[in-house]
Amino acid sequence: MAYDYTAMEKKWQEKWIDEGLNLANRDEKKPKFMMIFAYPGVTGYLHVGHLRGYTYTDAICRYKRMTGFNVLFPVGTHATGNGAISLSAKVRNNNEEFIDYLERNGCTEEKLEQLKDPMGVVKFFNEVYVEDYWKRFGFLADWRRFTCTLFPDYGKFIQWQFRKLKEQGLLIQKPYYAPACPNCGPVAVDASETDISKGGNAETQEYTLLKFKHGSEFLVAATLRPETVYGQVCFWVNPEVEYKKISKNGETWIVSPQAAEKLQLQKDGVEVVGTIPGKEMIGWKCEAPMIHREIPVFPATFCDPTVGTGLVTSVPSDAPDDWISLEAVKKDPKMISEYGLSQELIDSVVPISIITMKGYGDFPAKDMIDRLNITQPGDPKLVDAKKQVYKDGYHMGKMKDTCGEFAGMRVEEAKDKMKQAMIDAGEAELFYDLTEEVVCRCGQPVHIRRIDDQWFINYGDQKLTDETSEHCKDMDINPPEYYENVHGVLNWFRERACVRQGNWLGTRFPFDDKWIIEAISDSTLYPLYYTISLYANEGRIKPENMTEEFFDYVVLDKGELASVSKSTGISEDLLEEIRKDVHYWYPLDINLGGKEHMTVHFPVFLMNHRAILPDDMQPKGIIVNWYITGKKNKISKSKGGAQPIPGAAKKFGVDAMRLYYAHVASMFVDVEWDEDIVMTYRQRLDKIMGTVEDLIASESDAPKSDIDDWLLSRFNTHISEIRTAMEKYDLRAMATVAYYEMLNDIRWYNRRGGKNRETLNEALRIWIMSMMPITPHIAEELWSKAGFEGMVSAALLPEPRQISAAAEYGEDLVRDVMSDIAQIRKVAAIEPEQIILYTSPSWKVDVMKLALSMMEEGKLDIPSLTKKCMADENMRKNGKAVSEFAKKTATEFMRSTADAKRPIVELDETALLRSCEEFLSDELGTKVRVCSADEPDLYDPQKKAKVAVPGRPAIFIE
RNA sequence: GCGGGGGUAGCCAAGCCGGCCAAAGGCGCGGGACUUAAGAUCCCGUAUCGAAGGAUUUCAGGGGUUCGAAUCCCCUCCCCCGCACCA
Repeated sequence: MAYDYTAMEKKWQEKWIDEGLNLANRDEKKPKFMMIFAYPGVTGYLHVGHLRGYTYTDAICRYKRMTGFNVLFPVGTHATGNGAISLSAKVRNNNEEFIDYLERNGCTEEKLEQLKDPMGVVKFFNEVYVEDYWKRFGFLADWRRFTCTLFPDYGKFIQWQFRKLKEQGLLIQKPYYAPACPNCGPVAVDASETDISKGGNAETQEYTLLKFKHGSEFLVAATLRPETVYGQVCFWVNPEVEYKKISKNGETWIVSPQAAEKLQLQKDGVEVVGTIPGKEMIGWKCEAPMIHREIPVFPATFCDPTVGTGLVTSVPSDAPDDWISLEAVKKDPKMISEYGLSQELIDSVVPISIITMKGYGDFPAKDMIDRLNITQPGDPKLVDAKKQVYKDGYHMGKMKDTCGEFAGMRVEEAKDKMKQAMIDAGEAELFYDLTEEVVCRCGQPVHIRRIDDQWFINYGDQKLTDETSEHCKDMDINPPEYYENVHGVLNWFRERACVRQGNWLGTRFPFDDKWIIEAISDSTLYPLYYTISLYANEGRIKPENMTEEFFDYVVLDKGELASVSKSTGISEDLLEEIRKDVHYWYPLDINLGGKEHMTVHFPVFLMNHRAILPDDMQPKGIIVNWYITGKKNKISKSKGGAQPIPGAAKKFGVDAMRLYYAHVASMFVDVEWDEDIVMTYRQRLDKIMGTVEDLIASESDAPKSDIDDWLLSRFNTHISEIRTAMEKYDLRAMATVAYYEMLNDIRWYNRRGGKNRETLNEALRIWIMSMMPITPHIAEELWSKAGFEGMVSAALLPEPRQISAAAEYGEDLVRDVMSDIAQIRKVAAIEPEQIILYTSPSWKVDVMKLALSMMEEGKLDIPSLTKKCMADENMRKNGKAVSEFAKKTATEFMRSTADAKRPIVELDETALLRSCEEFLSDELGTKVRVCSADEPDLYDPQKKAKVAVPGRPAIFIE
């Protein structure tokens, strides 16, 4: 049967909204629960993988609602940055690929006009996220509270937050090196190339400038590997470049013209004072820093004047370029004579081995050259060679004995130490440069410029780190691994630049208008703002009312109501209402986010809370969810994974997708998106729909019997399993119960002839409720079909009751007997005429009863049990058999619990199995008779009856 | 290298705070029922051996702790992720 899930979804979503089920209003009489998912950045359309975490949030919130909590589930979006600017630029420029992408996802022609404006982009995607994703998936979020980081009221909140950080002394200013255009100031260098026309992939690199003394001047080389100075054997100068002499702090430096310009942006008082042709320097000897040895200057054309300083110190042991160039020089007599060098001098230059690393010999550079089969300077493979040697050296290398006091250190450590030592000695300085050419939109080259007054949030603050770390111990953080590691992450966090200039959307920095607060920093304390956004969205407060006093009062209880009311222009009543809301909903119970947040968002979320809010407002839980990935880490377009979310919702049904997310794996593993798997979940729901509908439609009724006790007991057991699972937010375990075990139980009930209306009604009520958190639409549909009152989304899950271990045990016994019989038939290959089941002789039950009571008193052991049995006159008649059985029983019982064993002795097996004779005969297609081993004149040709024990009837097949 | 996470039956994936684990559940596969409309539904089976419900060998590999280990400890191998402006 094909169900029209789309229609069903729409119908119920509208009803929920009509009934206001999603609205969260303060209700002091009810416990509250507040949960968010980390809001998404407005970067375009989302794909099916993103819905995973969002779905968890809705399911958990629905469950909490069903267990009596007043739930606040707010949503928002993050639009800070230049994403929207760049998207709108693409539309304005008629970027074909991008517009195609928009249209594929359902964007209409008219909307394109709106998208030409950055804020239009934000507005557009805000709508897409809310309407096409979250509402479409049936989320019961309080839409009234929706906020976006670019809303003016949100900005007020962020400005307040920064004022509080400053009060705490957590905002610090220090120099920072950032890409900037001489005309336009700081620019954003990123792949979207909003500010720039070239070089979006460039990154900023820190070079160490090494000063090589030559007379009263310094040749200045730039290196990425200051730890290799002990391997310096010569120095490279490009003979074709006209170098500049610059004066700096009274010294004279020689660098390339390009470097001279860049240095002026980063160093004070740099002036060009002259020039010197590169070839003039060939043959010089200069004194290398750190090692204080004189090394010769050789010619090399690979010295690019645009990279670093255009001068290079040569460490052939670990730099492939150096190795190959040195080889080349040695074999080039023409060059030697041209520059007036001597073969002797050149031959005296030999590489020095300085770093030992696994997989390499004394000279890693040479090994790599050989491995990649590089034979001469200029080979493009040298780029890879360099990268690989650097990377391996950095991570795996250790300094050799040739490295003075740094011998034995890991490269990672030595690098910083050696760099610092040279800086302290005045032999080195730092310098920043971009990895590739970057050109501003205005056409000017972009270089790294020192910004003296950059603001940082000092996450390195020890007190804050310690306090946050301490608080994390009291939090419910999932998965447990993250609970453990979060301390390490907090510790590792240092200062973070929190504002930037240039073409960005975001909130102005309250202490200096030229700055805009950057993207991570304006998204740390924001869950709190959802408790206030309601009032701003409804127009009851305006951004201009939202002053520092306002937030101080409603959040921190600071200030006098009357004076705050006066200064903010908000009525006292309203201020009180907001203040109470804030304190009712906060702290946040759970912040759920994808694993990418573990090292970025969660730590700053925690630290900002700790820094600004009092103890009783600290967050209580974090859940990290892993990803839905595509094959080869990309959701494949051809398989439809990248199809628009609304399309997937239509194809599979929202509930099937929700169930897929919830059940396909635990939250803490990556899952590969696979449509076929989603389809199996859809089929599972079809099956459940059909089963429930059949039950509802069925006219038949029957009096209650044992099987009814069983079903009700099972379902109540399931309620408690669900509660236990959800304590740990284990949606997967919960789903296994609700969508698999409960269906199986219903089937078994049917199979066993159960038909009682009342039982079925109660079972259905529990079952449908159990499905509500994950598949709310079909649950709602079935709830209404079953004629239950109200909506299941508003129903309360009952506490478990009527659990009957005996009833559950009894059915297990029936199933065990059936499977035993099947097995015997298979192995023995018998075509049976009849099957006789002999239940245990009663004396064995008596032994077990004795054992049980002894166990309950905590006095069970083999000799005591045997003794006690022998005290019974009837039992003594069976002498040996009794003592053997007592031994077995005692051993077995001692390994278990009284509760587990009690049903075995309490169940009247003979009566139960007799009542199943007909059922078993039908199921097995053979006449089944049940006898008690105690019966006189027992028909027992193979003497099977005597092996029967409680819980294990003997089986005779003939 | 440092830090983190893993390796479970054909596949995915539970379990992993020691026994009730030959190991949930799903998928796939085999057989049967229905019956021939179905990406349908329902039963049974799916490590190996077994003419009686059992036995044996399994949870990357090796060793150990224990009456008892997929679960705890040690070693080895392999896979994945992050590494602080970082090559």
